Amino acid sequence: MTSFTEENYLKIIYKLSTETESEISTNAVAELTQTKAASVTDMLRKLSDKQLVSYQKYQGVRLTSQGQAVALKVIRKHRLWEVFLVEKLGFNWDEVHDIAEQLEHIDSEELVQRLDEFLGFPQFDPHGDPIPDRHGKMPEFGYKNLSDIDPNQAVIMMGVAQHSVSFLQHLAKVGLNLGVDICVKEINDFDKSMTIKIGGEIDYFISNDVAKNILVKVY
Amino acid sequence: MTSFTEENYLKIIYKLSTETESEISTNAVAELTQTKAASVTDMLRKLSDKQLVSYQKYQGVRLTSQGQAVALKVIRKHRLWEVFLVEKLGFNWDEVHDIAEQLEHIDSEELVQRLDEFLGFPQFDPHGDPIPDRHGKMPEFGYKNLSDIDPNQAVIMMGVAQHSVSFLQHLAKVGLNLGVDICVKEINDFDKSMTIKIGGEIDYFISNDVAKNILVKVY
DNA sequence: AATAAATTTTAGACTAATCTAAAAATAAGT
DNA sequence: ACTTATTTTTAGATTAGTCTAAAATTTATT
Repeated sequence: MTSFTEENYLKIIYKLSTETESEISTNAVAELTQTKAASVTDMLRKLSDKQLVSYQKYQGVRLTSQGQAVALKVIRKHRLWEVFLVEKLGFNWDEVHDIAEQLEHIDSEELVQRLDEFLGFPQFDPHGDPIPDRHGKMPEFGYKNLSDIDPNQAVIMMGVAQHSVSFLQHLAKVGLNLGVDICVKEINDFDKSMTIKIGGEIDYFISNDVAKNILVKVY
Repeated sequence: MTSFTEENYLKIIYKLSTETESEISTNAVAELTQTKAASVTDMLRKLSDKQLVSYQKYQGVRLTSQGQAVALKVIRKHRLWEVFLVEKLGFNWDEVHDIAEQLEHIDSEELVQRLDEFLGFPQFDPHGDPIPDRHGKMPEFGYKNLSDIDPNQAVIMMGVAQHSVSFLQHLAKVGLNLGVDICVKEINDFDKSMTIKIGGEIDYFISNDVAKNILVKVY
């Protein structure tokens, strides 16, 4: 059995793994778990004993396939519950993270299966993140970062790569919601900031920091 | 803040309080929490410090109004989630207890409110137990135990007073489901066992132990 | 009312998850 | 390559919840 806490560590190590090829550092984990490096070291040894991570002192950590399977189950639950909260209970997509953070640890295979079915087997959560199926397989999708789109290319916004409340609220204020049409007008060479047209309406100026975190589909 | 564990103790003390007027004993709590008496003593002191129970050494325990409020919130969540699992996800009523036992500790007032609304503000859970409203008030209902019904009286089954899987499965086997018509044919004087007709069909013999745990409405 | 039985509490110990402070190892900067 | 800085690990302590075994209290029985 994996505890609530162990699941959180695995989830976070998984998240960090998707952002880098190399080993995950103790400090990186400590930052995301909101704990101290010393606590992380202890937990890594424990997870290593349970064969959920491979870990060598001072050399960082990686998920084993077993550990990844656990992480993906937690992520699956998190994202399915987010769909439920938004689609069925009418929450906004920037309100659901903390609640899903709790619900993701509810332990019942049967529940997850039925919830998935009840929601119509969604492929993506309200933030556009892919939902692994019950075998841990992510749906295929060819989304790009808005920052990689060429000028005069028209795209549809399909997701975000960052989930902080402040970022999501910023998007809402500007009118950048899932599904909107975006057309890149101009890219500034020196800082990669861009001017975009949203839904054929007005021109907006957005920084590269923002553009990097917006996922779009070319059509 | 009340922890997962504290909430379980409060819920159990509440349950015991509804079954007796007097103080609740340490042993009674230990049995239901699946812990030892020594552990209960520790927890009672802790809950007492937090003003959630009134407790005097060796004299048993009672909920304070604060403690009762917490217990009722947990029970409200438990029963709402049970409705969700049965009505929306299609679980049987004898499968939902363990899952609801986990879901009842999810912490979000907003979530409970929206769930309640999504379910159409149900007054009773799938076992016929009343669901407290957001202020902790139980819906009024005048159900009686089947064991208190006179011969030749026709009633409708509205709930059960016991939730063990074996009991619920026994009921299912006999055909005693929520909503069925029951008519008491005969009561045996010496052991209070009774013969009943279910849905106008066949005569069944049931013990007083079973009859005591079936809630019915006279019409 | 005195003693036996049952219940409850205390004392001391254990596990999981965390912390701080100090030591060890690795990485970086001249 | 040597010293400094950063990162990571160890050592020892803390908190919540639990346990066992022994002591204290209450309840029951003769």
